[in-house]
Amino acid sequence: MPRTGRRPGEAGTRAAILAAARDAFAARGYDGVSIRQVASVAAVDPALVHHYFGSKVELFRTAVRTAVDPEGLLSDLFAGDVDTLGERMVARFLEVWEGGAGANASALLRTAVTGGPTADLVREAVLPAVAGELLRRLGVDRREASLRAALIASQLSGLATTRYVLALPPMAGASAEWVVAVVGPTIQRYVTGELPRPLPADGGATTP
Amino acid sequence: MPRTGRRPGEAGTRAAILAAARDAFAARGYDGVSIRQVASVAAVDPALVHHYFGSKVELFRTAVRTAVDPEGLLSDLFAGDVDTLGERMVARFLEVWEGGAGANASALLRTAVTGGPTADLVREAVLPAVAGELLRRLGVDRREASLRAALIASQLSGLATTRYVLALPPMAGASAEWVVAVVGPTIQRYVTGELPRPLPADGGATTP
DNA sequence: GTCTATAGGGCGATAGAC
DNA sequence: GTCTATCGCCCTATAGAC
Repeated sequence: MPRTGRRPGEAGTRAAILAAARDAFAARGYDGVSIRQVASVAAVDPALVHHYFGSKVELFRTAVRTAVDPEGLLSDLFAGDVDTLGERMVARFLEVWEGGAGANASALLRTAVTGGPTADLVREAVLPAVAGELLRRLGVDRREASLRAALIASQLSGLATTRYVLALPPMAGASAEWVVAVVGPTIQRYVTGELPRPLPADGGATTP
Repeated sequence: MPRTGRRPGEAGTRAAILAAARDAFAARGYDGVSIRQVASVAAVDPALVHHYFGSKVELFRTAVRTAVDPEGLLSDLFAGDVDTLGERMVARFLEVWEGGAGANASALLRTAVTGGPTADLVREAVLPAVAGELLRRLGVDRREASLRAALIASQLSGLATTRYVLALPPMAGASAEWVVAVVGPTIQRYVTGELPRPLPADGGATTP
């Protein structure tokens, strides 16, 4: 006998809001999305969004924080052979973007680029994580590790931008295998290849 | 004898609006900027912005369209030796971003990534231009040319994102020479290196 | 050429009834 | 737990006075 009264508890609604928010942020970035839009997609009253999440930034953070676990991904990757790290890294990167976490990652990139509330999240969380692993595995000093991490970030962020965000036909249409085969060596070079000397000074000042 | 009346003609104001708009769009992207803000920075009435430029998108287009001449830059670059194209391309890319056009380019990238009114401008204008030159100079077919152009775009867009937009310390702090030396070979590989076979099927129209 | 005034709308957030 | 009502703000764009 089906109950006919009010929708029971917060079971469905909170999750529905979160899912709608994740998709919306992924598609249009932080600024391009309003709480009212999210509520409308989730078929929910706008006030409920505030009720569950307090504010728009908090909703964004909660929506993005799901399902991306950089720590686990990285330690997994770095456990393997360093000489094949380039291809494995690209392969894993594509898996993440094409799997369930792609929407979150997309939202993060869009928002970071426009200087929204996650610009530093990349600068201060994901990049040092990569640099830290490089530091441990390669036995290089801190400066070199963070340079290599930044180079890796430059190619991978550009890959994500062209393949997923802008969806340029040739990059978006290529198979994962092909992308791994062509971009993998680039990453490998940034991981273990020779770097031009002298290395730039650490942090601080901008371009001479 | 100095005139004392009203500010004469549109001489200063229009240019002031344009400069303010360019800086603002570069710093915060299309959505992050309001006409009122631009007018305020330019010390001008908001209505004047509409008077001169009609609408916000038109202001954006006009502000960005200044000073970037892809055609000239490219034919210049491709006139040289193909085997040194990688490094020369990166060097030129950095010059453009660090010169007067950097603000425009930054605005374009920020806005393209958020799906604003220039997402296709990249897809349909700058990429085909590069692909076209590659086509002419390398004697490869249309599909291969557009693939190589997309690979180049992936590394260069990522470079711009990390160095100028996010300003990750290691990338932002490195000298132009160092960046050219380390990223140049990557681009060179995308220009003349072997590509994994079979090439992906043609994703769509990317050549002139 | 310049500015005031305003139309017309969307926004984030809150208070409080059911 | 859900929704109505609303406050107060900022926005683009236009009409029209000076």
